[in-house]
Amino acid sequence: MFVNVSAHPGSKPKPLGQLGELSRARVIPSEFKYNRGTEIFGETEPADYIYQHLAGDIFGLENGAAHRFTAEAIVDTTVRLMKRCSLEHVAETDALVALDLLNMTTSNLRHAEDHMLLLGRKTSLERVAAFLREMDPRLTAAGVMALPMSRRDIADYLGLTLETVSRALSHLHGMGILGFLGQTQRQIVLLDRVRLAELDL
Amino acid sequence: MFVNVSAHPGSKPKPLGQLGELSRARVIPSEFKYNRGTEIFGETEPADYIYQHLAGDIFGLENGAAHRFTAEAIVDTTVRLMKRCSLEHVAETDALVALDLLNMTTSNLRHAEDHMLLLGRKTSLERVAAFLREMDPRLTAAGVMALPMSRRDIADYLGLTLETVSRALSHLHGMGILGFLGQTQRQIVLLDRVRLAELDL
DNA sequence: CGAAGTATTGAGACGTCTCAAAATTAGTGG
DNA sequence: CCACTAATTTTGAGACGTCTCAATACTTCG
Repeated sequence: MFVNVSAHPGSKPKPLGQLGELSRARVIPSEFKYNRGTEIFGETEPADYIYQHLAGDIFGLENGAAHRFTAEAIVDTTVRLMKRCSLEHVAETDALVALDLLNMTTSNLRHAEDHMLLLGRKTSLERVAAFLREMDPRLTAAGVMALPMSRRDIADYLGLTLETVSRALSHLHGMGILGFLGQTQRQIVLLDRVRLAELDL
Repeated sequence: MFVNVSAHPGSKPKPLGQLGELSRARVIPSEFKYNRGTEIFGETEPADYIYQHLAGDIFGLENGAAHRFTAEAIVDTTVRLMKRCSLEHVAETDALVALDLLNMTTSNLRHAEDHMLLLGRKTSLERVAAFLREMDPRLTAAGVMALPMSRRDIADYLGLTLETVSRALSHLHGMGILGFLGQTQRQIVLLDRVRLAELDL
């Protein structure tokens, strides 16, 4: 999350993964900061590095030589990046590193499968509800959640238009499931987690 | 492909992968035949095995203990199945086996990412065109393609209804891109591959 | 405060879904 | 091989949901 991986401008962020102990690999993992809105890598660029969030999930790992999507930082974020060839070299000898990569990739696949279900069969309201539930870990103790993405980014992620996302949020507000801080809808207050959960069955 | 992996009845098949040399693993890979319509594994069942098509791609590999989808044989098919725990044991020591699993999983992820794009942004005509192009390897020398799945299965895969799939095929027929053998639309003749390709940009 | 970007809201167009009927195909037993 | 039935597919008409286009409101940042 917080990195937008898309075919063209703006699309689907990546899942959260478990903390991978890639540290076993003796590959110098450089930390790198990206500001909101900057491109981490571009479509068709050589896929020489793989990237890891602080949260632990990886992205940018390809079978082929080139990236197939563009990755853009949604918010200011720090990623670790490792040279792909060196990591592959380590993985060839250290099975635990390879297994670690496998687990993280399986986790990514799992998220993708869930997301396909969402894109194939859910209504706009259900999609937005599912999105908010995915954002749940970002909820502060006060019950306030600052949405990290613009309506457009959310819409791309959910396969909707930004207007439809906006309408869905307004609708959830009207249903008493959501509140807003101030008059804007950037800071969201979760009022009824139970009914929200019911929306994405 | 030819195995339907779904959350409930009927949904998305799996991608084609490269031939994985899992044979390195000294795990007895039993072959098993499934008839059209039979269930290979069920949702929430323990994920004790992983499965491999003759084509080479794997499915049923989970991080958790249970399967999250149902897999059903679309056509009569033979799969190799390996005990997960033994394979994991081998992968822990043999980095090349682990890398092989990683490559196949990355390939699955790649297909899933492409499919998300399709589900998120494409029209019914584009989806059906993309589906036919995915089926292209099944084309016989005579230019005839026997669709392996019912309209319902195609529809579930593409996030559409069976009626919409049927209409799209009729439409492609009307456009002169597709022909039919006999009066039915089970055996398809690809008349204009170029224009079909243009439809899924 | 003004300007640019972002979000909300409305109205109508468009595409897909739903429901229903008819046509075609597949399967079964005589 | 035929007749019959069940299953699948096609086609139609209308309902429904999302998109498109456009105007307004709000926020952010200079």
